[in-house]
Amino acid sequence: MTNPVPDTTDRPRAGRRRDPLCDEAIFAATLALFAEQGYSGVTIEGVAARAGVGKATIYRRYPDKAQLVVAAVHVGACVTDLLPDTGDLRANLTTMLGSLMGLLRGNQGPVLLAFAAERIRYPSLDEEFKRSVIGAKRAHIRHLVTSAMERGELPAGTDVDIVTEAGPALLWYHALNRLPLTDDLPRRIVDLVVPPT
Amino acid sequence: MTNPVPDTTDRPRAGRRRDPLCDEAIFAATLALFAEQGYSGVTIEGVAARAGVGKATIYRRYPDKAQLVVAAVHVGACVTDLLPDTGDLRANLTTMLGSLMGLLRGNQGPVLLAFAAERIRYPSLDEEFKRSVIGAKRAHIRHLVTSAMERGELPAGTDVDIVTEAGPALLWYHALNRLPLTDDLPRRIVDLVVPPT
Amino acid sequence: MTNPVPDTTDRPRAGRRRDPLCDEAIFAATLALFAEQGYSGVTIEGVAARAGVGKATIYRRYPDKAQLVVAAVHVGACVTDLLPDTGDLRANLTTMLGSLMGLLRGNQGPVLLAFAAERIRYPSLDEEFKRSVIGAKRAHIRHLVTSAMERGELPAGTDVDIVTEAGPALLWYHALNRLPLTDDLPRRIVDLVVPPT
Amino acid sequence: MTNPVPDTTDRPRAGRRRDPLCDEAIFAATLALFAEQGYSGVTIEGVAARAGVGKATIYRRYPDKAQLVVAAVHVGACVTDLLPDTGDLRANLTTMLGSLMGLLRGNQGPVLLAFAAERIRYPSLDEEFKRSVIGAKRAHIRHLVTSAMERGELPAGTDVDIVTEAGPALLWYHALNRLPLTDDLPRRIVDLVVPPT
DNA sequence: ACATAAGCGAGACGGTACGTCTCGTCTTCTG
DNA sequence: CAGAAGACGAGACGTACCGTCTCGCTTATGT
Repeated sequence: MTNPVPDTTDRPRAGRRRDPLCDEAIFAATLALFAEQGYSGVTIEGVAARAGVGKATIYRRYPDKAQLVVAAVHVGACVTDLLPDTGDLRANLTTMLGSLMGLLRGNQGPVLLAFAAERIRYPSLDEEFKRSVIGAKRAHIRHLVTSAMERGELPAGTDVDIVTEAGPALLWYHALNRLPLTDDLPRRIVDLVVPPT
Repeated sequence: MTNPVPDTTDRPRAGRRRDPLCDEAIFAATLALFAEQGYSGVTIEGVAARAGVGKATIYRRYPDKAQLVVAAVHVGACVTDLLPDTGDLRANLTTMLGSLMGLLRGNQGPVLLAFAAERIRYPSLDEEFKRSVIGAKRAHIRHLVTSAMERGELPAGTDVDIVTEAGPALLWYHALNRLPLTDDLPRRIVDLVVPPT
Repeated sequence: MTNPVPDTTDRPRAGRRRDPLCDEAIFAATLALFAEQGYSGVTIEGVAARAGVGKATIYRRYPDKAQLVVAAVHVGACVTDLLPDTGDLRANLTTMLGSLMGLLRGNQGPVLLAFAAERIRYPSLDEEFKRSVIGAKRAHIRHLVTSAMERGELPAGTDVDIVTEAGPALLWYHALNRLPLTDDLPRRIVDLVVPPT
Repeated sequence: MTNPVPDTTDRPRAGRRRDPLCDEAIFAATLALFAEQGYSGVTIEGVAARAGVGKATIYRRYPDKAQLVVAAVHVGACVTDLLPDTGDLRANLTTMLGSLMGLLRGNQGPVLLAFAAERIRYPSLDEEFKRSVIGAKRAHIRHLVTSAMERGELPAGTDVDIVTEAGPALLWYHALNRLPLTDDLPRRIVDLVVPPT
């Protein structure tokens, strides 16, 4: 019953602001459950309980479970920094693959595997996976390969696509099939795609 | 694939026999729902209603929803016959990879992908996947590579594991990431792992 | 996939039968919670837990909480047997009112009161209340009054409606307003409507 | 009725004063919802929306929903002024009952019925009902009856309680059971409790 | 011929999670 | 400060499926 005329009209927002601590707690709980039990193990009620948050606080942010998981996984799967091009393709590739293998072997491993699996069923997860997990890495590797070819490190007719994808493909194949991710794996892969001089 | 819930013995049992029409109806309903609404749209009650069947008739055949879907999807995914070793590694490999790619591109493609996703969370499905989808093919490719090495088609120090896995890894990587499965893909992959003379 | 022709056509019911033990358990739990914590303390989830029953088992029987409570309460509200006309209006009336007061004072009292309240908002409950709680009693009292008037126990011009309703009206008024339902109340009411000779 | 959540002191406080328009809007919205949908249909958020008021503005005035409804209903159910004792019991009683019947038949009828129904379930409503709807009227009727007895209009041994309650009891009984509230009803009731000379 | 033993459609059962709603409290910002 | 807006933790609502369990019936042996 104060001023019935809202006047300014462009006031940014009224009411209490969303609590960033809730965002964090919700993300952390979601990621933990996702890594432990996969997509179907992520439960809104479980997330709420684990995050010490009411269900409405989650639904206020995400319209349903799928979008919550997408958002949370996005946060957890953030790509590591891309390394500079040192001018040595074998070294560059080995480092790149090593860092990807590090992700797959580390804490994020289960999250990434679950992410990679669930995206098959959920198109929105698939898109997110491509954008956040694959996208930048792939472009970077492609760039490494292309410039190496220009430098003459690779023969002229080299199939850039295949060379670019072979590394990630083999690492993911190992991870998904539970084949051992040994320390020498990146080097052995590089030996295949960029034959040692 | 036989029924996961066994008919126990192979001598004629007492009691009424399972109705093959039910198998078909369950199957058709499952695939239809899967195609229309994806994995999460497949509901045991929906399948039962659509197939005109009681829920128990489904559970008598499959222990849970995941295995029902996998079984339905799996029908066409049976491994093709292993081709004989023609003595030409490049030709052998190209044929093998071509047949795998045919599976991934065909009707069974979505089913195989779902299968590949589901196994991450269900160890028993993982086993089944390895046995029926990967197992024989992998051993066969490995055999082709090994004997080619013995024939001198490949250098002595070749990394057999990597060469064996590279083909399937690249094909699955393409399929999982929805990269185009073009007709020349098998040959391009073989060009990478077995450099043309 | 058995016989597609349902033949007999008059089979009474298909499927598993409702478990009478569930009815009882739901019933008992509802009344217990109602007694302990009042209407707003009756919770579907509480009833389910207390009865050792799934929520669906309750919702299969009652469309919502209100109707569950009413149904549970209704059980004991069945009209007592109507007493014979002894030819003494005062005695007859006193007995009738005594039996109604007994209901209002007994275990079923709270249930009857809640029933009487709920019907204000639900026309169907109102009907049911009139039929099962008021109906027969009212007709009987009216009959007692009418025949007493014919016998000359009441003056000729007596207002039958008012005399008939005064008894129940006063008892319900006492009950609804939590006035004491003392043993002599029926007699005092009768003293008002049928002045002692 | 003053505000249940006190303005603390009665000297002019610092800061903005409570807006009386809010009080009115809140009352109006509450009464409308109560009459339309009963107690459980009254929602703080619904009242706030309908009144164009923030929730806090309501909670600043009433500690919880029950007290809001009580206060609002109190306003709507305000007892009419008590009429003076004219020295004629039959006339006095007829007038009193006529005014009560007027309330039950008028705009306030549905509110009063809902009030009378809901108080069964909500003790705080019950108390308020007794205080604001029944209390004063009852005491007044009792006084009329008592002094009439002293004047000799009623026999010495008359049961004051029953005579006092019979009128309201019959009117409420008619209203709750949807029996017709005809113009001659008050007189007929008086004929029962105070036999015409 | 007739018991024995499944399989079948139907659907109730104890659960779990869904997404919604309301409660009463707590900020945040505007007037 | 009051007031509008609305986020917050809590928890019940009524719905939908899960996987299991009767129920009355049908169909096949194996005595």
